[in-house]
Amino acid sequence: MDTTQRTDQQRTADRRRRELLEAADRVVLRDGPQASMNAIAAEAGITKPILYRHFGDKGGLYAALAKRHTDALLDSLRAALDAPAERRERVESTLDTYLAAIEARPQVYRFLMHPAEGSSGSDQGFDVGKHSAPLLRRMGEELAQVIEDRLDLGPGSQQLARVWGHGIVGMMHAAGDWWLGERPCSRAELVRSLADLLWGRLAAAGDRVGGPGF
Amino acid sequence: MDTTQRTDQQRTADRRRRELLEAADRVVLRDGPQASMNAIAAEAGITKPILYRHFGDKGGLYAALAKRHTDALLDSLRAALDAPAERRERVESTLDTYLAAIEARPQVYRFLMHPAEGSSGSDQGFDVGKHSAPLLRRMGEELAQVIEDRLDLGPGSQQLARVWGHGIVGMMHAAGDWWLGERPCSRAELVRSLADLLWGRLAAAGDRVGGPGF
DNA sequence: CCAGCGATGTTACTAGCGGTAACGCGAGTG
DNA sequence: CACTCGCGTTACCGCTAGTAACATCGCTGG
Repeated sequence: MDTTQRTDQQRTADRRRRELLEAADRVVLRDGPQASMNAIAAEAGITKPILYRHFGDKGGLYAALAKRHTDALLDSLRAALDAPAERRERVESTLDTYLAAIEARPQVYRFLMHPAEGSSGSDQGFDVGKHSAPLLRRMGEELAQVIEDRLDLGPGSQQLARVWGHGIVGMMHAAGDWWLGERPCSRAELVRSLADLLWGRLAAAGDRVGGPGF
Repeated sequence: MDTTQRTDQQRTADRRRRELLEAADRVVLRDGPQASMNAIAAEAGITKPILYRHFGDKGGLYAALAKRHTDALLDSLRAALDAPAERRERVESTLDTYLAAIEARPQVYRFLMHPAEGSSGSDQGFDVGKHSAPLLRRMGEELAQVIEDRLDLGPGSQQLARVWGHGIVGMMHAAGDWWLGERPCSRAELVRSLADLLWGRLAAAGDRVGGPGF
């Protein structure tokens, strides 16, 4: 019947959608997370209502846009995480992959982490965490899965793995954010320091009791 | 001359300022981080221009407001961090203090973490990290200081301490954010799991090679 | 051949935001 | 009495997200 028709329409619609997303990408890359719908529409050579017809509202566009980058980054991370190597090497490689990504395109990274938390002010309850980057959540969950699959953690392993997944991702994120702003050392050094932290050097370090002047 | 007069004026101005901040506090507690200047002015029983005369712009008000809470939270954390106890106990106590704080007042916590990154769109360069919570930065720096003062980390200790400070704070933050949203376990369990992570259980865990079905 | 319909696109608008200019007003001072 | 000065207001600007209403093209059916 009209299935061929509909698929045709859908195909062109999808192409438009992809074009719009690419335009939005360019604008975000240029203007950062506060890119306006007007600017995106202008970049795409059209006007606002079309954007709204395609994506519903700003949150929809941002979600679609974020999904692409998030998926791409997660693919890279999975590759590093699943490599056939020693655990420490895998961890360092994963950290380095993430840091290299945020170093290469900080604007995109900023957008992913702070996707214009607007949404709708209706639900102002205890929804802490809805915003603040679905990317972090997804990375945390994926890492948790890998940890649980690969490591033998004894009883309560699932819960422990999830805590660790989110915790490690947060560590990586915060350290990366700070490092990107101050650049106090090379990427390799940062990776090494973080891996050292995860490897328990904090607990193993000796107390400093006889410090000079103290 | 007019010194006494000016101090008098300054005193009343400071009182007004405090009143306004308390009103803003109430609104933020009710509406979350997207509290509008109009709403805050209305809560204080005045109108917008007065707010602007006192705080310059929205960023100024938010900064003043954030400073109060940040200082308060940092004081609690310092107390837990500097307690005369075993290192593990201190770490757990600090984690618990932080988590208890965000659990008690999630709206305030959200405000501190995402202080309406607007500012002015002028400087759209590579300023990643300017936003995204000065609170996290301050906590990271303070923790770094404590780590460096208390622990003997050998050469490169300062840099290592800073990486760890920011990394641990990020771990705590992300895990807390996730936990607050899903409540998958008790606070005490979360604290224990995070401390275990910092104590190197990740590195010490055995590989899971003979899993059932795999 | 032409009526109609649906998708694509436009202009023009609303509501609300941050921020500001211009004015009103009461208190103290020469 | 006039004059200034700080507190407070109303009324506005420019911007944003989001929408309603209108125009237009291409395609299908009688």
